[in-house]
Amino acid sequence: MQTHCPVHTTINLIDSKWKILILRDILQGPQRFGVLKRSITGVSSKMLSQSLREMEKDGLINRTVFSEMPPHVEYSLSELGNSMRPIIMAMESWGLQYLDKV
Amino acid sequence: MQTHCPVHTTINLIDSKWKILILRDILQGPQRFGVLKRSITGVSSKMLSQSLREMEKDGLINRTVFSEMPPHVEYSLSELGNSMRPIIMAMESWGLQYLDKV
DNA sequence: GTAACTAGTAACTAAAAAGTGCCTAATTTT
DNA sequence: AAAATTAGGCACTTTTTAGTTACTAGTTAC
Repeated sequence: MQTHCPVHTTINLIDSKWKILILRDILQGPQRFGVLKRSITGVSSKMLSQSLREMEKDGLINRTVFSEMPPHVEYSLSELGNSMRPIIMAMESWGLQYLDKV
Repeated sequence: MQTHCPVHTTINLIDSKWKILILRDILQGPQRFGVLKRSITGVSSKMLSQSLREMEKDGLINRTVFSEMPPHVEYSLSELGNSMRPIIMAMESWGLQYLDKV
């Protein structure tokens, strides 16, 4: 493996369980913080916001704030994030087959 | 997300950087411990053997011992492990495109 | 006679990741 | 007037993960 290994490059951006699950959810369309939190079993506010911030920094997602009270924030996929769709789909179809066998 | 989410199922089996890099290497053919260690920059013996043992337990790889001195052990993909090829390939091609842009 | 080779293991320590509880803001609902 | 609502931030503690060093075995090469 070298610094330029493409597989390594990819997993550096989605190296946590949470990020992949976030991606999976936002692939369905823009999602709000609270919705993500309820959807992703076991994630804490802290971990969710930390992951979201990193993914935003990495350019995978966009964060849109609606200046209202109570706050309203939406997370959507960037073009880059959307280009990861095949990875998540590959995981999904693998998982489906696997669950079928077990 | 539920217990049965296929994406979640999948990442539970390859939830670490090391495992994915191990998979990437063994997809090329059976590999010895020492070869993997030298190929995967930064991995320690401990982490490598730990990851390998887990992947073996999960049925992703096979471990073949040649009773010789010095020891000779080969790790190869099981059918299940091989079926993950599309996931790694998806990561690889994503990474290639990404590296191209950056 | 000792060093090198391979594929690890065990014990201990350090570092990173994650959990917990408490706090905020402006408006609506009870 | 108090409570709920939303999207987190902050400080502190626990848990998990990973690094470090030393050790093993049987044979060959020096």
